[in-house]
Amino acid sequence: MGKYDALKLDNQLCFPLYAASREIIKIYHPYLSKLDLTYTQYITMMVLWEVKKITVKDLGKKLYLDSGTLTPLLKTLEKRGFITRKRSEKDERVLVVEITEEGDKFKDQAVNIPAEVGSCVKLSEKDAKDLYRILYGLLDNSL
Amino acid sequence: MGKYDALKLDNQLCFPLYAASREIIKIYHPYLSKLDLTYTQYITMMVLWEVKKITVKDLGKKLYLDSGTLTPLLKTLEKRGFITRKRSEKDERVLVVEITEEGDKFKDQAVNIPAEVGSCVKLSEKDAKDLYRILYGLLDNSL
DNA sequence: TATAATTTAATTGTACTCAATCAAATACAA
DNA sequence: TTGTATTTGATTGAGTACAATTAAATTATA
Repeated sequence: MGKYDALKLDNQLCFPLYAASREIIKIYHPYLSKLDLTYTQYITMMVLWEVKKITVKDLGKKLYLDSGTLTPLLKTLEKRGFITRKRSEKDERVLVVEITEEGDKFKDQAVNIPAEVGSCVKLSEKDAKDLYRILYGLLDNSL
Repeated sequence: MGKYDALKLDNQLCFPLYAASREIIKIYHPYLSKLDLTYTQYITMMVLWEVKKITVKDLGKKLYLDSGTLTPLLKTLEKRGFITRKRSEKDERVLVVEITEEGDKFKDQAVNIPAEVGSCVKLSEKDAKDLYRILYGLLDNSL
């Protein structure tokens, strides 16, 4: 065990996480670009398809993203007519994002993406489950 | 099982990968900013500390990054005196990156980072091993 | 109540990330 | 050899990411 072995790329756990994350997002690209969505926009829509209405703060908590990323992204989705952005009447600091009828209907365009991408990613049932459990374990430990 | 269940964030495998990757990189931030390195610069240096000399193409293969990311990053490291960039004499298309004496010595500043970050990431020995194996399984399957 | 502290988004600046394109060098084929 | 295809890195443009700062609104405190 050399003094610098811990600095070898092969001994890192974060690096394959970082690389695999980006590589899988690349698999999404052809499917998402047909819908003119980026991956970040896609997961944002995914939250909104489910909850319909959410504050920027709570959206950021769900996606692990801050307003520096979300503000311009949400403005793009707003221009496209998929969402509305309105200040809360109860608390003017809070911005509430809500999906529009059009944004909700757009879900039908995306419904097959998980299956199409899933079929590209070779992973056994067990490994997929373990991976899911380990990653959420990390995230829940308030990484 | 609803028609749109596959589109729920909680049913995605890519999302926790993407989120955990970024969250762990955030743990590196305070340690790396002391050295005035970004995470991407850090893993680049890691490769060079090990191999000393490599082409941009091979570096990109190791890091799963392309020249659009690497070119400006390598120019930054060059300005800092950590590396040199020279065209190969045998093939002028090829750019060879080599670590300098100064860049190599800088390794001593970074040697404790893996241990410091590692102690922040709560993960059992077994989960760490499984995670490593699964992620490299994905990457090797030429994701 | 006045003021201090906190919360929330937005903004700013730096640095990726990558698809797409380009240009130069090299390899290959007719 | 000459034209064609491939390889390689650089460039460009759009879109994140995120730390740090700002500003407005609200809450807590003296």
